[in-house]
Amino acid sequence: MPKPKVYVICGPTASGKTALSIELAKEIGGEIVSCDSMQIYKEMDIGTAKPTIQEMQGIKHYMIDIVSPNKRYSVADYKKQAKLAIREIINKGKTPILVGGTGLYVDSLIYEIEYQDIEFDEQYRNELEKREKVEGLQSLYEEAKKIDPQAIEKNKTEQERKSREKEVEFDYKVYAITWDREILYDRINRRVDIMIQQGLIEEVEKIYNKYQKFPTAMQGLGYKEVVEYLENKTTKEEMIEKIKMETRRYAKRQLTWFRKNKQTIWLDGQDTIQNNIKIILEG
RNA sequence: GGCUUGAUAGCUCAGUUGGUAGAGCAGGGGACUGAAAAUCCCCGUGUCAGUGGUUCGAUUCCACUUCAAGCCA
Repeated sequence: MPKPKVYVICGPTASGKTALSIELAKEIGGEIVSCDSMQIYKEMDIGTAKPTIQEMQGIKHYMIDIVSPNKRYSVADYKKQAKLAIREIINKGKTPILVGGTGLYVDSLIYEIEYQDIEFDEQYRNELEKREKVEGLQSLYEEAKKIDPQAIEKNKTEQERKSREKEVEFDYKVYAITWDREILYDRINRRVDIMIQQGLIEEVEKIYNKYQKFPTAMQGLGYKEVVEYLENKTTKEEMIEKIKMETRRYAKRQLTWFRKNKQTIWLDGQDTIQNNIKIILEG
């Protein structure tokens, strides 16, 4: 029996993934699984460019608004949960469309990377980090060796090889959207201006006042910069320029990531959505 | 109109006692396995404003021109 097909649409921020994926979903009767480390968070809507209800046009989206901004969330959590979503869609007889710009999250699925089922112990981790500063890494290494000599002998390469041993469950068809760099950067700049108009500052202010801790959420582009502004560390103009610049750099890093994946088929963002859908369905 | 100072990388500026130049930022490339929108690594040739002059050799010295900033009329 052939493996169920899963379409993957990735690409840098502001490349038009949302619009393309929703049109594709409408065309083939698909449902969307988000692959974005920040859209995971509730209440972070404007800054993450989360699709609105209207934009979704009735297409069901998974892996959006999963946890509160004060919660910790990782690739391992993502992979586990996203996979359940994909299976659910297939069981309904629909086609899953994986959409997003977080390369690490995409890879966790398309390479079927296995993460061991372990609990995150924040206290223990903090304690070890403190000891590392005082005693140095070598001392901790020696101690780990005593606790489990076999585990410590396994090197990283071997662990990574082992984590990829499992057969990939689905037939992933990977597409990535790209643009002329200049046009992409222009789209990013304009989108940041729109986010500010839509109330990004107010959004961040609200979250900032509501929670005390942000293990990962406040790493989000736009969020940490607005926090600096709210703490009077920069002017509004400086903050906006910084968000634009950091977002451009992020887009560059995303392109680097997607380029190394040999199975990726590139789509031209300047082409029409209909044309790109045609390319996807013919491929 | 006169005087002064400046004109060097996309931007801000160093510098060359005369042998064609280098920092920061921007930008580019890469890495990435439990915080990933994070984190980390690598990459600097440009009519040294233009035209002449002096010189073996000028981006550097001199003259003029253009432009900019400031001051005096």
